[in-house]
Amino acid sequence: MAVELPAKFEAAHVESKWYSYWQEKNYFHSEPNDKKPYTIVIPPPNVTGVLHMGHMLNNTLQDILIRKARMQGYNACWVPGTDHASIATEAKVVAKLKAEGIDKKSLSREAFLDHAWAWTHEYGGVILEQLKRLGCSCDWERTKFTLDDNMSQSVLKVFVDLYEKGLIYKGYRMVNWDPEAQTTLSDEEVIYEEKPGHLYHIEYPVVGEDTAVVIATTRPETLLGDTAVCVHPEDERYTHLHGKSVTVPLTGRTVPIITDTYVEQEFGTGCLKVTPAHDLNDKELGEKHQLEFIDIFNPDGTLNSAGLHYEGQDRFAVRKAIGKELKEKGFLVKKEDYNHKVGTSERTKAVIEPRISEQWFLKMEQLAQPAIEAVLASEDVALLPAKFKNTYRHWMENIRDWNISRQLWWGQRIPVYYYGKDNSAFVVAATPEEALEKAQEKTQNTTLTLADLRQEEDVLDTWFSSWLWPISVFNGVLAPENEEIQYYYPTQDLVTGPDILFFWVARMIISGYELRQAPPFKNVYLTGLVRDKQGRKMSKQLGNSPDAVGLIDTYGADAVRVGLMLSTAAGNDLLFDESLCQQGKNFSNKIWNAFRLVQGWEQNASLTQPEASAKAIAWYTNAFAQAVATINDHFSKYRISDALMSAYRLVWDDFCSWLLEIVKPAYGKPIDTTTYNQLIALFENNLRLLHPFMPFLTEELWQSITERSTEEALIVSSWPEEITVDTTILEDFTFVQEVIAALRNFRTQHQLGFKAPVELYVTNSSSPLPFISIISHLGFVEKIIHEDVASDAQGGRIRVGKLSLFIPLAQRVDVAAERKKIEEELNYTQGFLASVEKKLSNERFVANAPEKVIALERKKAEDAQAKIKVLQENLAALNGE
RNA sequence: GGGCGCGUAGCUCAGUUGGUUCAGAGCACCUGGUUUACACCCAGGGGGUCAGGGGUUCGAAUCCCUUCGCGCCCACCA
Repeated sequence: MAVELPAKFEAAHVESKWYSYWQEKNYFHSEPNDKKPYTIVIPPPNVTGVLHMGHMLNNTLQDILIRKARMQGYNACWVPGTDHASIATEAKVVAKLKAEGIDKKSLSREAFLDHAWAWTHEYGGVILEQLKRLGCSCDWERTKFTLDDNMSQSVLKVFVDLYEKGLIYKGYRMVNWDPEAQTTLSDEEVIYEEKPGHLYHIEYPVVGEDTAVVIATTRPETLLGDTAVCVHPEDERYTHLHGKSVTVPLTGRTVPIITDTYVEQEFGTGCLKVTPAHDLNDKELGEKHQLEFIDIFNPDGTLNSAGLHYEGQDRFAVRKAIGKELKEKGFLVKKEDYNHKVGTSERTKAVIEPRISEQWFLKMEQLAQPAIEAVLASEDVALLPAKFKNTYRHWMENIRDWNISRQLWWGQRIPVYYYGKDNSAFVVAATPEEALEKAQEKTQNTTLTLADLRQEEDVLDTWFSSWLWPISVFNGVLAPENEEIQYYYPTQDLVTGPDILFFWVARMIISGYELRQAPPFKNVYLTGLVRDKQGRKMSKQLGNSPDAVGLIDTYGADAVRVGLMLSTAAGNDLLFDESLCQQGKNFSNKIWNAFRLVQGWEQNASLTQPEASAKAIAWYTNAFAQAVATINDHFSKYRISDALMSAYRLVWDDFCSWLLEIVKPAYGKPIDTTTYNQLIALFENNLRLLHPFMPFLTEELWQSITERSTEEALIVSSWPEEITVDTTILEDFTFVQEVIAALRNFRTQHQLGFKAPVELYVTNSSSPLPFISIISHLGFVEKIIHEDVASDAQGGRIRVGKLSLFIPLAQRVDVAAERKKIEEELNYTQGFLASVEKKLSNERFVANAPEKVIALERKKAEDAQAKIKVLQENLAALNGE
């Protein structure tokens, strides 16, 4: 064998080699069969996005889960895909066109969509290629895009079905209107900034009286849209005005004085102007009190005909002018400086104008019930960590109807078809042809043609396609009985960020119960955010986000995966530092070199196996079994970081530092074949355990050990079985480790040299030590003698547990220093014993504590007494008694 | 303003229902070591009033109250 391996692990070459191999051999692909399925659907990244740290984190987690499941014999299926991300993508396309001098408004819908598709084809899927670099074992034959025909048809069908169930309606809603881009923005795209402004106090004359009420506002121009004035019902200052009316200054309009507890008596004057068309709270008041809605703005932010003589002027110019006019006409009581938060557009920076607009909604309250039940009561869906259940409950119990329409072009166009003069008559159908049929039926007019139908201009919210993702990727909407959906659904685990718990996760649970009467997944692993070393969110603006692919280039995919996994508990933010990747790389190198060491040994079949080697292998077999149990337990709790750390310590400490050091033959000498083969088998087990975390390195080494057939590749080998652990052997070995450590310390102290042979006297026990051969071999102990030594013998004493050991030395030890050390230890142990005895003599302790605990305390006392005895003997010997 | 969570070694975090010698791990740090797999390494070592205070208990990092500091989500006040 002895193929010369490079001294360092060459990640780049190995990664591309094995990734292609895995793909060629089709290991990632899944078809329904008679094995149990284990399914994950990827949270689809934006189709034009590029890989960032957050993606690397959650996709590494998914790959670890899916690879482990595959090795455990499940039919593992990880469905990849991308999301059309209507707002983000459309914004990018608009920006690109603008850079080319093309205004979106000058394009037809079809022409714009051509540009958008061209953009998507150019940049789309880059991120999927980047996931391959990370080692993600997705079933690429199943790659989906939320705008694929099939996916879109699923979306339209669901829309039609929900409409027919009476769950979708057209309503009015206050939207964030960007007057510059002339589009609505989602709440996430609005940035609130504290800005200086003014608080205007304005008099509204009371009709039929010689008095006036004073209201306070930061936006005086909106008084043109006022349709009421509101006071608190219990505000005694205004009781006499209940039921009366006021005149809105400048407009001459008479509006009622209404009462509502919404008004804060302490704020401003305690009297509120109500502009239902331009303020969210006022809108709710307006609906509650059935007020008139007067929209005073044009889409570009200028005033419309409701703006009287200000028609056509910009809102901010009007604000100034109206302030002046109010002052001149005596309505302005005062104007004070006032800082308030103003919403601005993330993209255009324009000040957002709240505006009433016609939108499509999905009724949520009833739909949400099974999803609340699933997470909070039955736990059919587990959130990890569980603390998110509270957040989930809070949101779900206060759920609002979902605004599913967007004033965009990039997305599924809403399948509503209007006919007739205005938009009051419409039908809902998945295709124009079906719409026509429905319209003809509805109107009893068979002369209607496709040309008489006008499809709704708006598209659906992107989440309205993502919420079907776990179902639609298996075509479960269009063909609910198909084999795939029945086999793969519900999926197992979902790995995503808590920021989209409501947008996406909750809605998938809702759609799962609505469409399939079953949850879409059993567990939701919520990752944290990836932050930089200083705890700041990684962002483009700060430039503190490392280049994800660059990291893979520098450290290797396995190292980056390990780095990310080393300190990431579910739900905890990850403070990322490149040194974590360095640690991952060091670990890769350690494993690599351990293998180089073993495979470099020459074998000799005629040699008998040294006892130390046989014992050490027996010990490691048990240590490994225990680690497997621990790691499985961590996995069952989704403590991936802990699982990796257990494997890390097993391989680095137990395998490399202990086992290999024990079995290592003298330099240049061969190793017996028995030990060699056993070692290789153990090493293979290590590789199995590490594979989900470090797929490339482990496959490379696995295949270097011997030639493997297609079925024998590590990726499809088996996860180690749990076997019963012999705890005695583990305890005995721990004792050995303590003896060796004590010996090493002794050598350092007395400058004996690391390997100088010594004799070891066990002075207070005649029972044989466990693992003598290992102590001798690794401790360079020539012989172990069970007998006491003369008090004036030259040498030093050490203590391990209850044992007192003596090592002869050529020269006398430093008696004073030795005595001091022993006395200190004696002092501490006596104090400790006293505290334990105090506890044991406490009647209430003995009466109340469980037997197990009392027994342990007794053992503590015994051990301490034994130790004190040893110390006293050592001290006596030192004093020459 | 409403809700949730956090504070343990220099850093990042474990610490299951209160009970082993329970105060831990990894990294970082310090000391010593390299012709012998790996300096991307080996052998040792130091380091914490478990945020502060009070309480319950035989016993508290763990349960309760309180103060301080931090984070997140929701609603944002004319």
